[in-house]
Amino acid sequence: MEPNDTTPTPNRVPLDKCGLARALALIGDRWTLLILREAFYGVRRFEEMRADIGAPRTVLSERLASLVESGLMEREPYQERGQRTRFEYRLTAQGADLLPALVALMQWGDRHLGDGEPPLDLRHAECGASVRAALVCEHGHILSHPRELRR
Amino acid sequence: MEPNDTTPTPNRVPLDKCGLARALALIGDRWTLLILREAFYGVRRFEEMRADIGAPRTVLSERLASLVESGLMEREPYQERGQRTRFEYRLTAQGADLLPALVALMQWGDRHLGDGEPPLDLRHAECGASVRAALVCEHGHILSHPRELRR
DNA sequence: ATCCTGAGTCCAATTTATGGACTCAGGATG
DNA sequence: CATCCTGAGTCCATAAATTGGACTCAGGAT
Repeated sequence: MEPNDTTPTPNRVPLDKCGLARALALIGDRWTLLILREAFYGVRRFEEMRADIGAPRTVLSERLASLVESGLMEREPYQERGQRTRFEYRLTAQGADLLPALVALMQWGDRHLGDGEPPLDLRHAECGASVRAALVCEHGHILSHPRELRR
Repeated sequence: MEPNDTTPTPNRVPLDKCGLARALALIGDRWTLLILREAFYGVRRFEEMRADIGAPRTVLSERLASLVESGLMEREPYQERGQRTRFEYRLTAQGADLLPALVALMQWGDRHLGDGEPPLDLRHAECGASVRAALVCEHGHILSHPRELRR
């Protein structure tokens, strides 16, 4: 958005109907998206997540439970040889559907807060081209500026 | 992600290099993205934001200051007739660049936590087609599943 | 019987959030 | 001039969340 354009009065969505507000109620804290990052990396174990992101156990435990409760992750038993049954956490389809949001935030951070090359260069498995989160319309146009958005 | 696919060991980005972690340090709390939502709506005034999102004044004040400090928003003087000079807040280009992330979260919330129609149907100003946040590769393919992502 | 390990819980100290009362500046009003 | 009004805050006490460290617990291995 240009610093000086006069934005018309918009039709704002009240918070109790707003998808963003609802999403933030579930994942809008300092740890949950990092936990989901781990899940997208394929990390499923409590201790491994904890080692990666450094969240206090209490917080990790509480967040995983609430992610399970709200249907973004599933808690599944697993057993390694010589070990008793334990539990691991996996994304559900609903959780996996957050990937574009997560990538969008990550790439924003890489662009604006990074030093040098982005540490993760995502690519399309089928054609090898690099991938970014973007706004696209049904006709396949990519919007490169908020101004191109209506309503 | 399928519940049962075996994900290979991924190359994880350490938190201190991770764009997501850095982004969350700035905007990863329960209010900041709502404040940015207001900014995208075109709302610039403290009291108007407060009325919309219901944040305590203390929090709104502190968050706006930190958004300004980190370069996502600018604090600009303005004057209405018959009123003294006051200040308003606007997105910088850096802040505006968060739009895809914000839309991605909002649409996820609308899809998975909404009741009925999404309250906000964004459209491409030029062609009128509806717009969504997605992962796209340089060749213009839209990724519809995390599996299509490599690295 | 004891050790080990992943996955937690418990707890006290600190930090952050909340909402209501209060402040402050300066133009308008009388 | 004295007072009112308004947007944009600050102050404060209470409540909630976060932190890191110590502790627990289950069950297979030794």
